[in-house]
Amino acid sequence: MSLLEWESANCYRIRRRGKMRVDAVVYLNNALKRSFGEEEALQQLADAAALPGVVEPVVGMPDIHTGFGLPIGGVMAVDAAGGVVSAGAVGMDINCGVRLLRTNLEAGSLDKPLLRKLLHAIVERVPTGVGKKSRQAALVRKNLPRYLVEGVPFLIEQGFGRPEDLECIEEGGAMRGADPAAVSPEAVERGAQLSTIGGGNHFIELGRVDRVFDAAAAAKLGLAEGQLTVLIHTGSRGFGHQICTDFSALMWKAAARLKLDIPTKGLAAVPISSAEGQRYLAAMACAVNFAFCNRQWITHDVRQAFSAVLGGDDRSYDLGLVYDVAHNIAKFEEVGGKRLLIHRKGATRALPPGHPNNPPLYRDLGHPALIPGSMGTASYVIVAGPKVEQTFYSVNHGAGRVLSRGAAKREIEVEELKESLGEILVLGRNYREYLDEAPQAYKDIEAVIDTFTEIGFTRRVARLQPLAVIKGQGKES
DNA sequence: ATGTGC
Repeated sequence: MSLLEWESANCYRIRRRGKMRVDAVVYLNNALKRSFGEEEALQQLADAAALPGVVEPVVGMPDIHTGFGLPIGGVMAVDAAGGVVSAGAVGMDINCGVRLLRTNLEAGSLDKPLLRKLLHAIVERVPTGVGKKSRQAALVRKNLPRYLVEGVPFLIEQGFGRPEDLECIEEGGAMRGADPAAVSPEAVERGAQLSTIGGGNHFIELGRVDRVFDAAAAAKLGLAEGQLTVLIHTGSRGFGHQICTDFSALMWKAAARLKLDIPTKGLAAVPISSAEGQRYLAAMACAVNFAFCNRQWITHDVRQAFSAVLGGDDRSYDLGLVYDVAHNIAKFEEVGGKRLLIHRKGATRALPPGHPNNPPLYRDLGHPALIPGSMGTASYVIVAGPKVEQTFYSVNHGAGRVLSRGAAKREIEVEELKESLGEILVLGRNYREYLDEAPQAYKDIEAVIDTFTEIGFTRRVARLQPLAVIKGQGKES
């Protein structure tokens, strides 16, 4: 029997029981609710609701699925003064996020051979796949402490981007409080992975704006129907992974020492005010800045790839930044007059119009949230309205898995994957490597987007249809 | 997600 009780349109409640200190809620529209099978993820929300200092409610996004500790598609806000911080509630890929570039090109003006050339030019510059290091590993190692502390402004100073990029990155591309001394030598070693996309669901995608839903908002974002776009999805690579691993173990021990009642290892947590908590936040900020720098470096490589293939210079095709937003991060924010530490794991911040934390350029509109679908389906650009305060200014981060990676590899055939990709160009060695990323392994992005649209939390702005995709190589199984 | 699992 499900823990979910109907609360209001597209909203279900998990009522406080057992060790839960507060209720949890989950947002699902009727289509998603009918086929919902994520009972384990619901239990993870309930577990999170038992942590000290947690603030009502723990929130599940429409793309929720089981993760390590907090489910992916989970939001856990805690009191900034008396609450705990949990590495597992941010996730392994700290500041995994999405960045969207616009171009001044009509997607229809590029034929398939030209798209293929662009993909090759990009992949020549951007290493893909698990464990891959930067092509400029020596430079990365030399400057790593400055990337970690100063973030994208430093990278741009070094020639990897344009000053105006900064206004279109969450946090201006530099989270404060980063301290490299909080980062283990093992993590520093893996820092050489800066400027690479990685594997799994990470990608670089050339797409086409196939539909504009809100002309005024799209115009503000510089998006128009038929336009070629570039979408980049990656995070902090092995660097952030190592930090999560290190601190999750450290927090578990510290919590035992402090006699905190923590429900599961994945939710290992310590008081924000503790030495361990402060150290995690300082290390996490390093990984946040690492990931912002990663997407910035890749942007630079993409710009160079375009001019290498099409001629002209770095600015000939615009390739300006629409926005860059994280979906695995913990941040201090004020909601409803209370200062909170909001853990978002597989959840995208979406600030409403007029919110002071929007960048000036998007103050009146509210910054866009970028929601990728799967490798064969559309992605969305959306903006939030005032009601999104109920989710601590958070929306979903993607379509959400419906099959685990293992199940997808067992159950989906290569031919089915190929068929669902249709005309989309995919650069990679072997389709077998992407079975766990097949569209069939994901929920219907339309139903996921509908969930918040139907109840007025968000508005669709534009839909991006994939044309050509670079995926990080995975493992055949 | 990940130099990929107890």
